[in-house]
Amino acid sequence: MEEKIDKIKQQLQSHGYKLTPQREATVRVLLENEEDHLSAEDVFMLVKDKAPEIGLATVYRTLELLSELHVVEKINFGDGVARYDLRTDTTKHHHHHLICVQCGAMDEIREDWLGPLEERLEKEFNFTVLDHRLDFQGICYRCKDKNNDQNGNGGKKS
Amino acid sequence: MEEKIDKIKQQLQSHGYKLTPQREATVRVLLENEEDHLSAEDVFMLVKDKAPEIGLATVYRTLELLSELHVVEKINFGDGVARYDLRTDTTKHHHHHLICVQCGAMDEIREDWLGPLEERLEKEFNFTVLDHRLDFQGICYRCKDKNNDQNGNGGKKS
DNA sequence: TTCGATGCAAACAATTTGCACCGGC
DNA sequence: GCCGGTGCAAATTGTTTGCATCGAA
Repeated sequence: MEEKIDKIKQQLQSHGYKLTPQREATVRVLLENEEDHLSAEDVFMLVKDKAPEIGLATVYRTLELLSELHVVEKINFGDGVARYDLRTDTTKHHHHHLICVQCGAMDEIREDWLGPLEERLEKEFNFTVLDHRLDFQGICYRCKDKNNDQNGNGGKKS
Repeated sequence: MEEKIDKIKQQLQSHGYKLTPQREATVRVLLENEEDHLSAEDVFMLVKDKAPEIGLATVYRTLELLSELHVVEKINFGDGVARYDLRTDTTKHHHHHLICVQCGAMDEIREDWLGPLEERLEKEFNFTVLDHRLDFQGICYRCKDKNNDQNGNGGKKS
């Protein structure tokens, strides 16, 4: 935890920024919720617990700054809210999302399935991949069960 | 063109909606710009040429409706604007995006590289894929050239 | 005392909604 | 006359910005 904060502190300082108490509180919230995809508003409310005087604008500014430094990744699931994920070495951005169009659940695949494709991009398109994003929309196993219960075929094609 | 409109008309009618002049004008704009990723505002301005009295809200409502019927695909590149792509049989949603973080250019790969992955999802996760989205962020060949001109190594790793 | 960083409120941009109205069934 | 569909304006939501102020170097 503390080492991670130190590392981020150094990243900030190497670009001429400081790790202010507000920024630290924000980073801590992100660290404590590495698994989640928090929106700025989410972060704001969590940060308020430990630093009640902080303003929403500061949270936005901090997240934007961290995003520029590639400390966090700003992602967007199309629901109109930007979400921010820490980019630690351990929690690589190498995971994909399964979004259920029926119940809205979001599962994750914590593996990177795109290695071969990225190599192909480099070779065929001379495009150097820094990041990627892969989401699937569809019907999750839970809803398929539910559908089967109700109509006996669960929306299967034939 | 006209057949495509007819088809969409039927999709609307089968769900109890009608193809009003405004909706038709909107659909025509989408058909005429199948290759682009138009924002609602873009569509609005183009529709205004053929139906000046139309309101922005109607365009939004129409796009939302078409999106629900899966006639168009609502996508989001993270720039804060939703974009809408027609989903005809020919222009399948089977393409991916290469977004350059340096110059902002967006290239497309007009192939589907995910077939095998989707099969795996069905088998391993019991998840039925209806749609997917794959974007890569990185450095495009143009910027790599430019970078090479300037510093002689173009950001290559070693 | 300088300058980055902050909090607050106002400004903004994209999108949605309330409501009166219009036109076909 | 009912009701879906529309235009307009107002409301909402997520985010950014202007500005006076604060605090460490």
